[in-house]
Amino acid sequence: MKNILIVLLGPTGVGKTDIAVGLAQSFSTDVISADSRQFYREMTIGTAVPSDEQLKRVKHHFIQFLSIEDYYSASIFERDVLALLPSLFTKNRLVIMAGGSGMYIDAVVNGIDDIPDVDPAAREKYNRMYSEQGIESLRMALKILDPEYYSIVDLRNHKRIIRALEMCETTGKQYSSFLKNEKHPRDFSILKIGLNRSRDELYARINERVDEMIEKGLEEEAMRLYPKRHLNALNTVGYREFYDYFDCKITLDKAIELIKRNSRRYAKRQLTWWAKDETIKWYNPGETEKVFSLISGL
RNA sequence: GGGGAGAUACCAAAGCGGCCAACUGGGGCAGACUGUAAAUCUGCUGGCUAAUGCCUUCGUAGGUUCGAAUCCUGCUCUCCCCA
Repeated sequence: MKNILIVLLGPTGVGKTDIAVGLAQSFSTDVISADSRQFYREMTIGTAVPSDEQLKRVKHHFIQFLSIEDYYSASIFERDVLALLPSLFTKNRLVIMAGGSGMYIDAVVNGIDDIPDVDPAAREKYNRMYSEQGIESLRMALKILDPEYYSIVDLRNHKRIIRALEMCETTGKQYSSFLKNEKHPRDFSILKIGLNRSRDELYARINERVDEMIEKGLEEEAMRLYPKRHLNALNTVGYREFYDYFDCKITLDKAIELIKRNSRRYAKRQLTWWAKDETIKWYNPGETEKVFSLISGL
């Protein structure tokens, strides 16, 4: 019988955590978190990590194992998860991976092309070019360094252009030459289960959850991390809005309202990411018995 | 009771005779995205249409005009000031 990685995915706030814990417990297996912000140990309330009680009941991996100062990526995640899985599969042929970071999940499921790590100096160089000279100079540089990628990128998205430029700079090759889009074979099966609910319901849950985070002390958590606000990990819904409040750019009520709105938008972007993936079997969190019986039959 | 201001699409808010299906912002919807991804970026948002286009809109009922969201009159409602 083949080992199976059950991927439980869905937009923020649908209720993945509870179901993942329930599944892991009844099939006595572990949970791998595929949530790019729950990786950081300094962020707890705003990222809605599983509760202490849930963490005690089920062994979780990749929860709060990094510092916000650390560099991490979907590619490293792929490598780390693949390195961990064999030992988990010796204990149980079913392992659950739950989370909402589409790109990280895809890296584990399909693999991601092998591209060298960026030279921080190159990244710095193009970030500076962007802030000092604007996007047009980035475009011109890309047109020269990698005309092929230039013809397919979204030329209005500076992050895309910078990524290509920094890779051209650090490798001396065209960024597009690394993009092979090859699917990496896996020696285990994968079952993707998507969780979703009606938009109204999802949004109402998100709004409520933000209020709960505020009650639990999100403002204080954000305040504690304020000195580090320039770090990428803190360019996150629930934190960045507080920084505008601390900087007196917006009121507290406005910050809370924006956290809710940005969380809703994030949920929508997640759904867009998965929309064309026909391998996902979608369920409403209210029909967990179906998910249980589906997995029992594996 | 008297005087003044205003009613615009889901909300806010421009427009004040033709270039207006109507600026802009919010909200919403849809999408892109191979290493910073809870990031970054894009389109749409009166109805029908693949598109050209057509149809119904700017409180309401009339009027003026070749032509009105824009001007005039009545009515309804809201707000402010005086009594």
